[in-house]
Amino acid sequence: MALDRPEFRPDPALSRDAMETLQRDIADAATFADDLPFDPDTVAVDGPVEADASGTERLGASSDAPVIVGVDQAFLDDRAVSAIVAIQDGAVIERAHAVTPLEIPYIPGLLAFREGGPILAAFETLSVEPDLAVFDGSGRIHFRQAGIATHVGVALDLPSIGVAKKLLCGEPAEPVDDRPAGWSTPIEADGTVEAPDSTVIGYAYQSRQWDRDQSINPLYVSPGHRVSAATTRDLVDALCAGYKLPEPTRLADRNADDTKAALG
DNA sequence: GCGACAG
DNA sequence: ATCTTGTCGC
Repeated sequence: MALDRPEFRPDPALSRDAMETLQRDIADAATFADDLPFDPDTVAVDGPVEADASGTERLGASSDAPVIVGVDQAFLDDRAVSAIVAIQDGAVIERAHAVTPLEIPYIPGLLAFREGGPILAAFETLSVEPDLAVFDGSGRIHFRQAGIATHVGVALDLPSIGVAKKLLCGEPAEPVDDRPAGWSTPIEADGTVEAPDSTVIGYAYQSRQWDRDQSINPLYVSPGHRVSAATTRDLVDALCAGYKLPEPTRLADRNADDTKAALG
């Protein structure tokens, strides 16, 4: 897949100031409103997309339904294993991965400079054209409104959303503990975010919950590029098939783990 | 100075 | 993210 805007590539050699400046440029170039090539209301994943269940996997896009890709990574020593899994109509249509040397350590707020390059390398090996990418991490929920989902989404001019398991910054409008499945509340910009206070930068979304006793933490979802916060939440809701994480993410997660295991 | 901090 | 056994519950 083509890299449409190389000037936005997350170069790990940049100084910290240059990284932060680039993130502000990325946020300016990002669209936090719906501009999708498909109707989000038609997206639905009935049940878990099986690994390699006979008959469910076919190669290549074969309908007008949106192609949605999940992106995730695993790590092995100083190498990143970036994995992408594409689904369409509830079936896997392509898997891709790239093994790349890691240049810099993880720094909160600068994740895209560690993992963005490896992810772009994996995208370059993908033959199908995605309509939406689901990232493991934040999008607009970020100090400079340019989390990894936004950064890669803008660099590829691809609609994207971020799904994080922990909140990086911002403030939930209501307490998030012990909420029922389907519940959500806005994540608003606070003093740690470069946006007007109370700007809705994402949602805490309870994708799954136990009936009693133990409790599951919500997901923190946010727009990456070309999608609004509310639609991001609705898309994640539609993509979760009975598990805490959306199906594209679970598939990419397994692809990354399998690839890592095969490397030894 | 102190605390907080995606993967 | 990663290192890892047992264990609780449907």
